[in-house]
Amino acid sequence: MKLPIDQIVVGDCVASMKALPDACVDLVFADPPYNLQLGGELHRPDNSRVDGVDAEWDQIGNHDDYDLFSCAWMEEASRILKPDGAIWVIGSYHNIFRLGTFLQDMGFWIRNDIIWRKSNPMPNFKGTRFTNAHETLIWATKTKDAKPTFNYAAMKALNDGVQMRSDWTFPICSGAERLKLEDGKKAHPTQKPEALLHRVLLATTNPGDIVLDPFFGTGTTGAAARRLGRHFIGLEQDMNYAEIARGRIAAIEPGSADAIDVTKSKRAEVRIAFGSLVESGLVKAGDKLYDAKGRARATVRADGSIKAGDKTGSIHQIGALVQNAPSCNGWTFWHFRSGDGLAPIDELRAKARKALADLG
Amino acid sequence: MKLPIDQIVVGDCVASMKALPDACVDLVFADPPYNLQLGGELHRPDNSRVDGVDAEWDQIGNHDDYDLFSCAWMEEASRILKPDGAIWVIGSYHNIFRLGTFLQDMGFWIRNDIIWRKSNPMPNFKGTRFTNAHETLIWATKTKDAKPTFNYAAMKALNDGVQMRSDWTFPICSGAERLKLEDGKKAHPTQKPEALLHRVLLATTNPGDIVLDPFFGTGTTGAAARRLGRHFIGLEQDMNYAEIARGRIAAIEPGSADAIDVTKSKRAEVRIAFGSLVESGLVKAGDKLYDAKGRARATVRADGSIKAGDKTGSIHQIGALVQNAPSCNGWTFWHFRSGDGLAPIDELRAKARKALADLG
DNA sequence: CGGGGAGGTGAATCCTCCT
DNA sequence: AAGGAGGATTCACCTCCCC
Repeated sequence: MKLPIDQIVVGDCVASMKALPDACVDLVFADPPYNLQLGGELHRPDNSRVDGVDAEWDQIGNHDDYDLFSCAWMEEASRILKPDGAIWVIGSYHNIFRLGTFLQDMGFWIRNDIIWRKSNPMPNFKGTRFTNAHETLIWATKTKDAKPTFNYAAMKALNDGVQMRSDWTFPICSGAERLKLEDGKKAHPTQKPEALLHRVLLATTNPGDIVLDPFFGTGTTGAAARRLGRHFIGLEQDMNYAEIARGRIAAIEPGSADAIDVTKSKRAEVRIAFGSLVESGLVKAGDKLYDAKGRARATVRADGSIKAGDKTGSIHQIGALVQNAPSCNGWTFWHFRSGDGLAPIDELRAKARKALADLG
Repeated sequence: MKLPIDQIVVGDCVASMKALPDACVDLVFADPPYNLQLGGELHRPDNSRVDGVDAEWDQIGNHDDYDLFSCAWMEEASRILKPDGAIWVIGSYHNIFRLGTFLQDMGFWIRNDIIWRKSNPMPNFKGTRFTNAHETLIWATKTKDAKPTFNYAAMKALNDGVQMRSDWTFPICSGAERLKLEDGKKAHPTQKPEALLHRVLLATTNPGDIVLDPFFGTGTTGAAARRLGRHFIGLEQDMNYAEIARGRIAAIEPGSADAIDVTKSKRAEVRIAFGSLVESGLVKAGDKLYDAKGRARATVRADGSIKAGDKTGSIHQIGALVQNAPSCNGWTFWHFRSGDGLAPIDELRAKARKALADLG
């Protein structure tokens, strides 16, 4: 049988995989429905409505249905994978634990779990949880003894000469990269950034390898593959998505240098919260802070806010308040007792930064 | 039955939990064994060696013992948790997917998964994988409808005034914090940093709450709890670990009420009815209200309702109406004439609150 | 052409109390 | 238990328009 190389097969992904022979692909990258189970409408504080994922393909139902569906496509993915091939799956807390468990139960051997840290996630508008600022990927091989492709040196080079870690920081897909319909609406609710796929393919495939994506959507996997000189097989149920993906991929110059401008990941800024000094013990809850002349006095609280008189707030807010100034840099304004004198808390921040830099 | 508050119970954690009554703790923090499949030995939870494990080890997908053990302690943890209590579990890719799946299957509702990013992880020496630079925590409640403690404002304060995200950066436990034996060797192989527990407890418990840790080890949970004015119950099967934990915790000065006080959210404030402002004369019947730009206009009535056009209702209802919005916070939407400009009526509410506080 | 401000938006399990 | 009412709640981008 001739493989549908660099093509998109429209239809049910399990059925499409069944038509492929055993051990024919080098990598599977799967971004399956997350089965989010969202409630009603959600509004931002300014009353605008959040355009959530209400696509029919994400409404799978209870855990049992989701589990059956997951095991079905994963069994086929396993079959068509070469013995030393590898699989990637991506998900959120809604589904990733189940996917990881099934992979393990099916005999897959997890090499790493990878965290995609979003530099610009959607906030939690109601103040009820932590900002959901990441997604999780799993990289696994069919067996414990498999020898998958891993371009260690390329990853190290990509990371300024130090070993690539398991947490990757990328912005979500937006701006010019985000595919839009003619009416200006987003073409797909969950388009992944090409930079993410770039790193996945660069790390775990070689040029000429075949990558299968059973949930192809608008073709980010295909786009990254073409840019990097890999081959893809895309499976997609929705012919509209498939059509958009075809146009997108056709417009890409294979292996051209413009891949580079999507590769650059924004490095996390080293911002130190005053609260983290409390957590790390450099400052203790209950410690006193003073201005440079030892006058204005405030007390540190366990959450990194400080208290002066009956007012509480950040080091900057309270600093401004006690000076009756419009603003204040709390790091240089506030001092702590150090030996026989006072020293600005900025010295503690410098210490924390140094600890991070030395170790991390 | 009298709970072993601020004590360490030596023995099997499942047996110890069985001795506790239903719904008696506010939080469970669990750092269970990670089931590291390093090819050596497998021990049952009671530390007896599993016979024939070497042979079974190569049979892929045999997680039965770990699964049985996990479900056993999680069932008990669920039973002793109060209805609105919460559970945290921490793990790595070796075990966290299974723990998450079991939690979901038992009806727990995941609120967040949290990534602990290690600023100084151990590198991967062989260059065969990405540096394993994180661990995963899951925060869940017994049911979907539970109302767990979440100190949103304190977390925001701790993060310099922006919403706390789901990825937390801390160094691994080392230096002076790392407990050592007399021979200089580390006392426990997987001692967690106290900063991690500080954030967990500050976020999801209140002072005086009871936190149970079924895998107490050398007592990081107890140490953080004591510092923050929370109570702990520690379960630990190794009496040597328990002894080290006792000494460690006894040396800690409990946090003062002032120091453990944190920024509270507005929801915790006393409720003031708009009508009470009319009663107290802060607003008079017949007064005009405006939006921030001085446009939408309403008239205050004697019962605290307001009238815009021919519609009457609460400040919130009419605010939503004139904006054609699904909801509205009338306190911040409506303004009154103050001097030569406009000021939100929330200022009047603050005045009324202050008067209440001064009196009582 | 630059800067500033307004407006839009993203895989989201997103309120709480009282009757 | 369900419904109604009070009222709390956002970060890091992006584009577009105006001056």
